[in-house]
Amino acid sequence: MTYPFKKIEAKWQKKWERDGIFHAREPRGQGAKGLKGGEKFYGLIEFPYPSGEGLHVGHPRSYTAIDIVTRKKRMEGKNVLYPIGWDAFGLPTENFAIKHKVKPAVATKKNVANFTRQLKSLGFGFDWSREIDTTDPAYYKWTQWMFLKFFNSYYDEATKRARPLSELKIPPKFRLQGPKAIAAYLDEKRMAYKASATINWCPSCKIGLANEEAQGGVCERCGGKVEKREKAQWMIRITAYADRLIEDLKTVDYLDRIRTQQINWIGKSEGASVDFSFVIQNHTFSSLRSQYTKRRGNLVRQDCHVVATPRNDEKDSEGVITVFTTRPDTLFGATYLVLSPEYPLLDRWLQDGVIKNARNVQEYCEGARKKSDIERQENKEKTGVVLDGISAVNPATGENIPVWIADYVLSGYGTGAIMAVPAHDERDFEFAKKHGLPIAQVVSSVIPAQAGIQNKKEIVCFTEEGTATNSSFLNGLPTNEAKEKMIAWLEKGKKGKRTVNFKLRDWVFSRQRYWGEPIPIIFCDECGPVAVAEKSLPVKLPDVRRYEPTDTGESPLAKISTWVKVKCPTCHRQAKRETDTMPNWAGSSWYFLRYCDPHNRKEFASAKSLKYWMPVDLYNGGMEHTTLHLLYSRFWYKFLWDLGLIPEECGSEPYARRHSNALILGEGGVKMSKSKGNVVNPDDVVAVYGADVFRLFEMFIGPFDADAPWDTRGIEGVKRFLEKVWRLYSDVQHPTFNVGCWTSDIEALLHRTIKKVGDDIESLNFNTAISAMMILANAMSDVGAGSSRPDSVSRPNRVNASVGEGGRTPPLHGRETFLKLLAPFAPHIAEELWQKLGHKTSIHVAEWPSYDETKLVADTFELVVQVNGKVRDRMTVPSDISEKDATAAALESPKIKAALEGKEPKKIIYVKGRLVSIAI
RNA sequence: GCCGCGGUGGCGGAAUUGGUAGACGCACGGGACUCAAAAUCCCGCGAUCGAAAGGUCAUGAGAGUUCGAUUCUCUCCCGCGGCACCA
Repeated sequence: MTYPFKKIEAKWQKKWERDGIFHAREPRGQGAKGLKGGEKFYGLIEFPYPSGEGLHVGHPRSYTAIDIVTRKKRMEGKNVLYPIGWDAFGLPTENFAIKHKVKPAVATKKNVANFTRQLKSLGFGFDWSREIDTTDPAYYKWTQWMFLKFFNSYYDEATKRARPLSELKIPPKFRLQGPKAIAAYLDEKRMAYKASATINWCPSCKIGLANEEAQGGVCERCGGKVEKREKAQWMIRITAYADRLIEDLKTVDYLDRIRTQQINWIGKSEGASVDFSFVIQNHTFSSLRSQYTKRRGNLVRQDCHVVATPRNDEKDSEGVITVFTTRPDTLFGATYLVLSPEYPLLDRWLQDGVIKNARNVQEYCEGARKKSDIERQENKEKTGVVLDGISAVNPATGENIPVWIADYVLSGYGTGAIMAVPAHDERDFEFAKKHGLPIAQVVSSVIPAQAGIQNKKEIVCFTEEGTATNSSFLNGLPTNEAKEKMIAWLEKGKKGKRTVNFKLRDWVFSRQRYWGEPIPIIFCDECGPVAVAEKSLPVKLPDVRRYEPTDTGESPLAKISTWVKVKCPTCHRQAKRETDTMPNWAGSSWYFLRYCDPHNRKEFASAKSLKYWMPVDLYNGGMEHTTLHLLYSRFWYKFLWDLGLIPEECGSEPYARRHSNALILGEGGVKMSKSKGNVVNPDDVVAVYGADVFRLFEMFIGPFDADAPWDTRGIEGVKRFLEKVWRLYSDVQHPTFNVGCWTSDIEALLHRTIKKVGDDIESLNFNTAISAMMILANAMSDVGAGSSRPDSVSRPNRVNASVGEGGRTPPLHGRETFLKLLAPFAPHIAEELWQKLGHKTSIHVAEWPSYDETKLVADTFELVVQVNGKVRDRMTVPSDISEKDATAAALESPKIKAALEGKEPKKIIYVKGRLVSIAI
């Protein structure tokens, strides 16, 4: 018998929508029918990008999960907000529009309609009255408004908060220099600023990509190779928040691996910057080499005499090369420096002709510049070239050391220069071996007296195969202490200072594309970049004939001269609009705020609604967003919060709890993709099995945070489960609905299932929750069936067919309770059966069942008896058996007696409710 | 290379966090019902020895702690994901 899901599902979806049972109540909470406390619960899923391909079976995994959680919260009396919207700006739609010759706005509308139909067919309890769309001018007006906040703010290092630019004190020297100098000073400080940046350039998309978007050296969108290119870009100063983005992770409940990923992405490293004085002199690299002799094919110093007094004040000193190192304690082993090919001083040296092998150096730099960052990083060969004519002085040993350039040193991180310690760094070691550079292991060091550390023996210099271990370098001190001593010494002698570096870079915020929010800036020859007046927002996207970016890489908007030409808001002279647009991460960085108050025309959201709804109680999405989107939106939120645009009491983090789900793979465990032809369309599944089966299967398929392969046969299992439930409830005469037929065993099972399902929903273990419901359903259908299912209730006893003791029959309505447990998972069938039982209101606003602690335990349990750790007997005993009785019973068992072989037990261990373990 | 996660039947996966390994489901085998099929119901289903009772071996490999280890510790192997000449 197949239950008529087609009829049922459409019917209830319509009814729920008409009754608005999934609408979140306004903050006041008055008149909220059926609400117990009015306590809120904000469940959030990553709003989808409405692509032309429609919904993928991966989408509903997240949506169903949070749907289940929010439905339970609603039944518990919470005022639930579970909103939905569209993250619709961006390249896929633009590329689709170009290909199919439709306007992006039209394509988006169509895609949204399709997604809406699909999502509604799955019966999610979204509050559709709060639907938002990032491409709606009423929405992106506020995205632009926020951009202007970035533009008009600076980061106040003293208070560690962003503040309005109007509060920035301008140093007198700039004021004296006049308005231009003041403007320049302000531009330096802005949170959104324009800078010429080495960007990742995708030649096929004709678009600049953030580093984060160009992972693997290929364009995230088109898969093409990424090149390097200089371009003036809008940047947002996310780096100002690096520390707080790490620190505040302590205040939120994120999965450990998400937290770790965030921290690693930001990449804080503490160390020191060290100044190496460099010397322009006649000795060449070969003359430096002559200090060393060859041993075992490596160049080593044989007699290592340490000079305690650094020589950077000597007369041949020409200047300073600053390096950053996380291991200042290895400074004694620094035997050469390596500069990036972009190192600023290089050009000057080449011009001055002080480099003797200038031609080699120039060639090398040109080669390196042609390569993209990615290619340079992929290059496993440690290429490099020496700067003949330049040498540097190791400030700790006073030695002259050679200076090299190599493209494995990146200009964008640290100072663009490193000190190489080949004995203690594997990359440096490889490089040194390849180029015949000296390797000095720091075993114990002579520390300059100023460091306040007693002198020990000289550095022992030698080299063996491989690098040295990370032992301590300074007089046997632990690494951290050694680092501290070294930093203290460096700072005292003004040779360097404590420095913190981050991997995180500022956010490249411009795109030279059409389908994004226009950046609301006007360029005036007189006034420079000027913000569009707030009252003129939104700056709407104009209609364009062609969406292809221009060959020059400018946005298609640049071609619309009527749109580009505007009056300067400040001086009213002729000026030009910014034609770049924002990345599609802009709109998704704050959408969860808009959900709180989506129809507000005066503010992006009222303080009152934000105070009520924020922070998000549970946010779930894909693993692929655990670095980028999560980081950007946390940053964006903190910025608004700093400015007081989000009430203080909301807290400094937008998401109280973040969870990420894994992928649904194709059959056989490979990733679903169009090219492999193994993509499963939810529509097809719903047509054959219905939404409830689909939802249940997506949750039963495996642990929520583990990849799971789609399995068309596996889906039959959950289908059978629902059909069994349907059959059971169709038979009102079934003994399970006769209170007298319930034993205390099945009653205990009912209570255990209530607990299990509730707990599992909270911890997002949906697969085991469903398994528990299956067990209960099996037991219920077995009631009165005589013999069946020995294992379904409590091991080892089957549901005892005998009637429970008089008066102890369940006061709880098992049939109602089961449906309530099922309701969040399979809402349609649960509602249908609920109403068949005679209920007039929806099961989804019925009260979530509670369990009785005292009934969680069955009357008896199976006592396991082990001898030397091996199970030798099992016996059914009363639940409240005493240790003494249990042990006695165990020792009396013939099987145990046999296993003991007449020996005396050395030790008897009793685990309450479980086992007796006898050691002989 | 670094970081993170994982490795349990033919398959997806359970295991109360140190206490009966394999719940639940799929697949498979046998049976009942049926003229037959489907559906449903019942029984079986890690390997191995055994007619059976029962025994032995089993959670990637190897050691260790323990009365007892899938769970804790160490070493190693393999897979997946993320990041990367980040100094």
